[in-house]
Amino acid sequence: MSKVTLREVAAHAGVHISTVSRALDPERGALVNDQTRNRVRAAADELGYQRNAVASGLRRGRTQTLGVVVPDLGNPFYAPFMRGVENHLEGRGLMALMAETQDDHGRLSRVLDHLISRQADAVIVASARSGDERLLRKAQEQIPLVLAVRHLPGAGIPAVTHDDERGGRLAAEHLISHGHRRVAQLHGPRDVSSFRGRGRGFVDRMRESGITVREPDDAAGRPRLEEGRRLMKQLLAESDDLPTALFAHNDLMAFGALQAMGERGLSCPLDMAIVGYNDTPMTAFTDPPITTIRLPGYELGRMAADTAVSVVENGPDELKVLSLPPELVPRDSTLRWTRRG
Amino acid sequence: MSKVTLREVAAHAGVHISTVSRALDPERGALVNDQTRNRVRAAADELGYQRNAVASGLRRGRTQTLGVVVPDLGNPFYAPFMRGVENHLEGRGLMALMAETQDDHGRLSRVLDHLISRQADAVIVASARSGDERLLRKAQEQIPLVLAVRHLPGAGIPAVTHDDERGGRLAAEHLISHGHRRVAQLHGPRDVSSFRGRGRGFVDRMRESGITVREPDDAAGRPRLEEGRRLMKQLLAESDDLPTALFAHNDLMAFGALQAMGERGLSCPLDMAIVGYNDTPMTAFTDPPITTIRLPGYELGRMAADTAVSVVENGPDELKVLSLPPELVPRDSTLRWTRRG
DNA sequence: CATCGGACAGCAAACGTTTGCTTCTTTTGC
DNA sequence: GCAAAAGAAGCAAACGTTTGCTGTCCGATG
Repeated sequence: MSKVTLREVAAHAGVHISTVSRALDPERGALVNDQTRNRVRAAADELGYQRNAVASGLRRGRTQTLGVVVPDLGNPFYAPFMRGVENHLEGRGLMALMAETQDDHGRLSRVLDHLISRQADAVIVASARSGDERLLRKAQEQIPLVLAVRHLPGAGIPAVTHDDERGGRLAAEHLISHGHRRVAQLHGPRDVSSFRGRGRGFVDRMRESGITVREPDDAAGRPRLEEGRRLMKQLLAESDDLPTALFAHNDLMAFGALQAMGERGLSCPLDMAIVGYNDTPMTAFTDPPITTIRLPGYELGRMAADTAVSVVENGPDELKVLSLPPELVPRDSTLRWTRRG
Repeated sequence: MSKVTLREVAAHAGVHISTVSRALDPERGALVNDQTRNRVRAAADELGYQRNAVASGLRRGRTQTLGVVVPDLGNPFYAPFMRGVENHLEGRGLMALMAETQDDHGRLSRVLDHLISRQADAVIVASARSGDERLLRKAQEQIPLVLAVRHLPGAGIPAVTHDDERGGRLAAEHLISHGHRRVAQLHGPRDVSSFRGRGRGFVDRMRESGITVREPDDAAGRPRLEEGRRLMKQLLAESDDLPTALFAHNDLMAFGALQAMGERGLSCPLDMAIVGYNDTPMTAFTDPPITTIRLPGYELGRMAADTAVSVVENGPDELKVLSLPPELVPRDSTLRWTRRG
């Protein structure tokens, strides 16, 4: 735990500490003579000097740290997202302070306080829900924010998102073109823009074909496997005249729905086709593999990080809002269905 | 972005900044008169003061930040692990700086440098592989380390792990008791203690029953789904006299194996039973559900965080090494198998 | 009544960098 | 050959907290 600071390096190289500071900073290395710079660098290497980023952050007002807030680390969708963020930061000497909110308002609030107090240079919030507007706007006065994945329209915060409405329409079109006329959806919590978008797109497209979408209650709390199972059971309980296809607002709920069908002795896709959302890796390996809408997590992470970095460097942009397109990935959970009766 | 510092609060409350510092610190709040303390707190609230953790960290030499290094954010096992860490830190005002190594030595090295430079109070390393010893020992001179999940025996670093050897034996016993006599295993990379332990336990127990374990090559690189599929294909290619049961060193590889069987038109468990490792949530929902060894991720995370905190507070303990027990979770991938021919 | 000690709050020096300014030396241009 | 400019390195003041020490006031004690 020996502390090697600029002082030690300076003494060892026989120069002033400010010279060391400059010599070791690639940006301002030019300010010092080549010869001395080499001498200083050699001394630093020899002593094993490592810059104290805390002191540097205090003085510079930049910590080279980005906060990343996600709703659920257990949701496999966020792994590529975070990897996208990290990979983008990697080469720039930045690092991510990650936190999970578990979709809890209080937790979000505490997490933001932490990040502000730790002087993160910016925060990527991938866990915004409606109801968070006030909190986020207040946070934004202290620290630059970038929304990712989920949008919060009208909050005046730059965002890197995805066209959920279009995704919902894609799902609807796919089902319609395969001959489905009785459909249902498992709706994620409505305080999340993504789910609202998916629901809206799906219902609208269905309505255009004169089809009414049936819905059990919305997911209460977090839209995970267990919740999908519960909702699907509820849907199956109203058993007369079951729909022939189901749109689940994420893959986790689709898995749950699949399980509920299994428990009832129903077969997917013969009794009911299923479309999920996110293209979680696992969807390719369930029985049957699940048709899903691909949400480009890695790219979203990368672009969110890029936006955040640019906001830090160039100040708040003209409220940039990016939106990546969805893509349908057809698999057996819809392809093997054929109309009966 | 207004800066409210101790100075502003002090001016507003009409006291000296050191008094404010004390009044706002729960630990030393007693040093200031109740009345003034309330006045100061009111002033702080009114101005929306938030302590600058960077300045505090510099002065105190404690950043209230813990580094957490995992190999793969995409491996669902690490979600509960990280949640365990976070939940333990939550109430203590600590926060996790997370990073992913993707099982790359260079990346680990860079990540550690970052964490040291950022003056993390300690680092939890869940991504240790043999070959990392030197690197980790050197890092340990600068920052307290705690190994988690994977052990590095002899490196002299406290660790919170799990009895992988016992887990391997459990898998073996389960298969033996169900009548299997021809078995194989998909071995994870041998530079990871966990996989070596699992392999050893499995092989030893099998040998005790006079059974030889067949193995295709080890997983090259990261033991993920794709790799499991590749190895399983290789195993199936030597098609004469197939084993009746397979032990995959993690669930991801088990999924891949399952897929490879499907592609060959083989059925699990009828043609081959499978045991995985980790009890990843998904194992309950594949077809068939996969028998697996439960590795208590959440608890490991919690205890690793606890150990790290105690190392920070009380100095390096007498090299604590904890090991949690594994547990077999039986599911259809082995239960529905029956001996044929 | 003098003194002691406790309670409270202010003072100022750190923590390790960065950076505007100053100073000194060397080079350049005329 | 001299003034001006450029080049290089040192000086010292920040950044916002924390904390050992000092000083002041007051009530209690002998």
